[in-house]
Amino acid sequence: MSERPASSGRHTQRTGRRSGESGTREAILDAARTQFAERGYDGATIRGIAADAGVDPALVHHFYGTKERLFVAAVRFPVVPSEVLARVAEAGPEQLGTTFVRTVLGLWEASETREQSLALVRSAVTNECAVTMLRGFVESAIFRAIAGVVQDEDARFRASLVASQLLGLFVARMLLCLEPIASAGVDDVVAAVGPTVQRYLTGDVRAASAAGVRPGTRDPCRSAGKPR
Amino acid sequence: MSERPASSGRHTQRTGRRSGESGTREAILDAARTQFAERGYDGATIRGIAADAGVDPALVHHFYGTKERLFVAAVRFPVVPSEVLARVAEAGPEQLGTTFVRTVLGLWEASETREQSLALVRSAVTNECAVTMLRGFVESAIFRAIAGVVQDEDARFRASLVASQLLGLFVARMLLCLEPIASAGVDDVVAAVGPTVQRYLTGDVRAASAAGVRPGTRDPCRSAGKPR
DNA sequence: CACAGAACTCAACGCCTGTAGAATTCAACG
DNA sequence: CGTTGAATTCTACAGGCGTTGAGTTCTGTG
Repeated sequence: MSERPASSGRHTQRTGRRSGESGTREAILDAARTQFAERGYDGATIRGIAADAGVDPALVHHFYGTKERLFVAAVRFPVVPSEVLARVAEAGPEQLGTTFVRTVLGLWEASETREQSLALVRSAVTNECAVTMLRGFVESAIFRAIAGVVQDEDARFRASLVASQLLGLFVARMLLCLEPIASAGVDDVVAAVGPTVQRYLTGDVRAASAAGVRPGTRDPCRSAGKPR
Repeated sequence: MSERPASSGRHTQRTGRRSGESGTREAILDAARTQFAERGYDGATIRGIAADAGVDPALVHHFYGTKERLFVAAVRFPVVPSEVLARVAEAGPEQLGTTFVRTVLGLWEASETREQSLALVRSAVTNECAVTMLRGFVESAIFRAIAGVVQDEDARFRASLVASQLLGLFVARMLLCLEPIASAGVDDVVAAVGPTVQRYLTGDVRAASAAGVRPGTRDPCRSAGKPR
């Protein structure tokens, strides 16, 4: 019955398998990374990703199953912690902070890790599953990176302080484009923020009155609502 | 023709105006604030907001026109800058940082300002219009708050550094619930972060090699995609 | 009391979403 | 050459979205 719709001429990608290796799988993954980075999990659509990859939406579903699985496949783990750890470790104890900041800024310049980070942060703000991923990543990456150089009893607290400053830097620079820090050169940012991280890692960060950790004085923040 | 559907018994809110003052306008605004705070602009739905307010979706539209206008009405301006300014100004020059942090943490505990801040941040991450609102707010609020005490040529740079640390604190504590900083008491956070803000405001934040501002060494971050 | 307007709901439109099943084309192996 | 299976598209479903217009009930003013 193969009655071709002979009228509609231009490059009608007809149904069926293509010849040769198409690399479609990776094209979809790339498009997904970009879309998730630009719009976040909820904002990105399978149809949009498929269009970017020059492919039918159903193919995305065929390869990756659900949107959630596609997301996980696209962002994976933005950083190899051991790599960061190595660079930080070879710095002198006085250069810990500046080295840390410089390394992280470098990761945000490289396109793949930048897109993965953007996707993770943009999604985590409204998507509970992405929150878990980002939290797990920040905890393990930063905590592991500093574990070699700080064995305080306050190590976890220090790690979360570092995380808060770096997260804020990311949001201000990459998401909000808050001037002038968004356009500042790497050296300027390192000079300004490095000492902060240095102090969080090795300085005095405890209230004078309190020595130990006292958890649970705040009600934990509520979840971001039910999944939609 | 008024043939009532007499069968369906339970509390059928019948059509038409209610008696007395219903306070529906404010109920909608409250529900909107909560929904925007929990799910962000795109995640919140007019239908959901209407349901929370016990009202028909069309009424929301009747009062506020479009979703965008409802958002603007719901978040308005989370903080009166002069109020912050006053509290910061009456602190000694040595307590600038800790006072600042303590004041901001207080704002995040109060339910109304917390919800407005959450709504703004959750929305700004994927919505271009909310980005503009948040950026404008951060710039004007923080810059104005420190304008009285810092007249550096670096004042704007200092302001954006403070903003980055406070934004990061907000994200870590309120959005990601990153432990242990998410559950830490106010005093602990103030002791840890206060000195950072103090240094950003009054300390040395410039690279040794560079004196003036050198803008534009980075490509500005791209927009979050076209509005959908 | 009549009448304009505000508050309020119902039902529906058009659009977009994630997902599913069936059909078609190609590659690889026997 | 025939068969099996992967790659790819088409078509469609069911549901949610923002928004609209018409209809109903109440309030306030003259």
